[in-house]
Amino acid sequence: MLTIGNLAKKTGTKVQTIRYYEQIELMPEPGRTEGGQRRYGDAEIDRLSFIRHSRQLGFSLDAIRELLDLGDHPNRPCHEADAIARRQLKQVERRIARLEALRTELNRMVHECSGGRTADCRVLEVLRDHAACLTDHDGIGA
Amino acid sequence: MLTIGNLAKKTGTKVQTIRYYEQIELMPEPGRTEGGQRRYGDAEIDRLSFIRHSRQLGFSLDAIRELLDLGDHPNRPCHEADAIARRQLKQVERRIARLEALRTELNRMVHECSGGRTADCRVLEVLRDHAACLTDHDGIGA
DNA sequence: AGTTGAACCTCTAGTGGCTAGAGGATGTAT
DNA sequence: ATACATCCTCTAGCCACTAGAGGTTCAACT
Repeated sequence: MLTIGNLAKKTGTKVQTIRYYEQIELMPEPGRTEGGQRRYGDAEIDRLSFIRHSRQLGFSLDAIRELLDLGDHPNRPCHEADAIARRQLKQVERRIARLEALRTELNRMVHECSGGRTADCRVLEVLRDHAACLTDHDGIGA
Repeated sequence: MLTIGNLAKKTGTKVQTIRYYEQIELMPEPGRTEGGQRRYGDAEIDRLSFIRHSRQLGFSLDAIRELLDLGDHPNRPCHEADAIARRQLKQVERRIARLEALRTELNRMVHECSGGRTADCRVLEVLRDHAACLTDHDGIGA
């Protein structure tokens, strides 16, 4: 039986985050000691590891909820899990493409910086320059 | 003189976002009509464009505040602006590296999915499998 | 058995960067 | 004069945590 702190260490999670997951019902309410402290078993380690690993792969908590639910029904067809993963992959690919465009622009900016006064600064100039603007208006999240 | 709605259209910003920028003092308080509606001039278009463009390049609002401040002092040396841009470039590069690792894992996951029952699903298996876990605990933001 | 002190508890509020909606006032075109 | 799109303020919500106040419990050591 693990304390919340030890569960946190084992899974690379913060203690508060575990309590937060309990609050939003992503983790179940664990058993408690007489004094009211949480105690965890192996099932909880597995579940939390699954959650953390999924988070590291960029899945949203909602997607993880779905995936956990699928895992609880071993006889259902798995194309839903596959679809969730494919959606995630698409999102990651879009983010990469976006960031690569940013990298190109930022690279140009810093390489053209003359090191003079701010009045002549390429960095500020590029930022100011409307014409050099990326043409879409999706923001950085996309 | 532009209404807030027209400024929004011109710069690809939402109306609420402009008011939010005013609230956090990133945009100055504009003039008002008799009736209390905001009216904007060219200086505001430029400033907001600068902000939006910087956001698209992934700069935080705090970084943008610094950049705007630098732009207001044309005789100062520009290495600060350069440093901010370089920091941003580093961050973008780190994010790209991270996302590329995710892409690899997700790709493996979806390509190994057999299309059978969830009990045999590679997607869920990989997520469950502790050993296959990315070894660092930085989360997706890093 | 008593004492220390780290780790636990609940609760509230804050982060970034917006976004949404209620409920009402204004501006402009007809 | 009237319609109605747009504007106003204010509050609350989103995601996924994170931080801190103020108090309690547990385990180890004397």
